Amino acid sequence: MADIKSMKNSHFLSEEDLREEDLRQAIEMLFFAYRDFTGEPDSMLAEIGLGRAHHRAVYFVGRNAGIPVTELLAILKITKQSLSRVLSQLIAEGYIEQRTGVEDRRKRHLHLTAKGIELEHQLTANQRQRIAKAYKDAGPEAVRGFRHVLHGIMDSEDQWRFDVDGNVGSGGNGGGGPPATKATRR
Amino acid sequence: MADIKSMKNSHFLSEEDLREEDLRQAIEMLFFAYRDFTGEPDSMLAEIGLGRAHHRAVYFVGRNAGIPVTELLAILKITKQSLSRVLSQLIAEGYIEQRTGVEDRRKRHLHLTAKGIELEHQLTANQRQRIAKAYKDAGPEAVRGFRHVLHGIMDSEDQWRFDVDGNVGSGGNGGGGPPATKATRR
DNA sequence: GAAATTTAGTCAACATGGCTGACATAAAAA
DNA sequence: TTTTTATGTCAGCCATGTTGACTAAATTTC
Repeated sequence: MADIKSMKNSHFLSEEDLREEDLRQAIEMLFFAYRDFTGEPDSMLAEIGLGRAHHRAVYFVGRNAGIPVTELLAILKITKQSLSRVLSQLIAEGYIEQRTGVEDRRKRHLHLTAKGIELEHQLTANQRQRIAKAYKDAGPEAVRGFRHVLHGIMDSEDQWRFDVDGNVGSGGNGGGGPPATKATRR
Repeated sequence: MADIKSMKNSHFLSEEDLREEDLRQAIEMLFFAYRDFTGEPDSMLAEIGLGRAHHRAVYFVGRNAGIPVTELLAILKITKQSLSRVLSQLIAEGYIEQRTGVEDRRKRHLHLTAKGIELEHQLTANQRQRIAKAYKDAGPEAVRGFRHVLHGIMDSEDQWRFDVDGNVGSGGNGGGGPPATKATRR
């Protein structure tokens, strides 16, 4: 191409500009959707003195019973100190319990208590309802598109968690476990 | 090691469970996509001593040149005190300038400076690229589905900002301005 | 068996960005 | 003239991210 990246700020309306408008709308829709998606659970959490970070921990422990701390860290991508603070609270207040690993006794495997399961359910009830409504209104073809695009937006590092080419509901992780990459921590 | 997608409490696989699994996958995909979507701009901002809140302000001022503070508050849904802190910094550091309204001289209309435009462009470059890649990989039909579902996830209060039935790129707000609802503040 | 690595926890200090409450000011609207 | 609106400011609190430094236990490696 002749004009490689130089003409970025030109004024004429072209396919370029159309694309730019599309991309900005995507940015904005993500912002509005995520803002509202997290709003209601955040309010509930505030009432019991917890925050969004607690929600995340409870959610992923619920989805991955027995997950060790290191794996949870890789999902959340926060420091162990940040997670530790949140986990300590959740354990102290009886939402999560730790069980020392049998094979490797350094590992703490995390599990929701009955109280934790109840909290998780209450918190995500709103979110599940919101998604269900959106899915229903948009229809199955749109849902496939939604999943396909979201899959493309996330870092490839976590894409293996979702099966996007097959149909919705195929189990999420048909391909097996995570790739054998070492996480980079400092 | 515990395999991540263990059986949980799945006693019976029915349509109910299939739906539940779909909804949870949506929740998780939103989490991963948004986490990675905001990660790179956050890093850039950290280097110049700003945060995500500054990015949001700069972004929406860029998209709505001359927007008064109250309108920006309605978009961000944060308190004026929180926004004020962020705006003051951005003004002090020359990214944004205020112009007193001519019709209503209480209003401060916000504009990006050249410096602000440059910052906005650098910050969203990553995000636009990320979306562009995902859009291209998924195809136009998937993009329509993506937009349709995201539109359904956000509160109806802000849905008017996007035209989701028409084609992508139709200008975003064909229907006119915001509905005549009074914002509820405390 | 000794040394290195992995997993996890802890303490301290700091920044960002939400929040509330209280109060001030100027201008428009009633 | 009074009230409402738009905006700003100060002060303090909380949740959640960060770094750095250190401890401890268990596993793995040499």
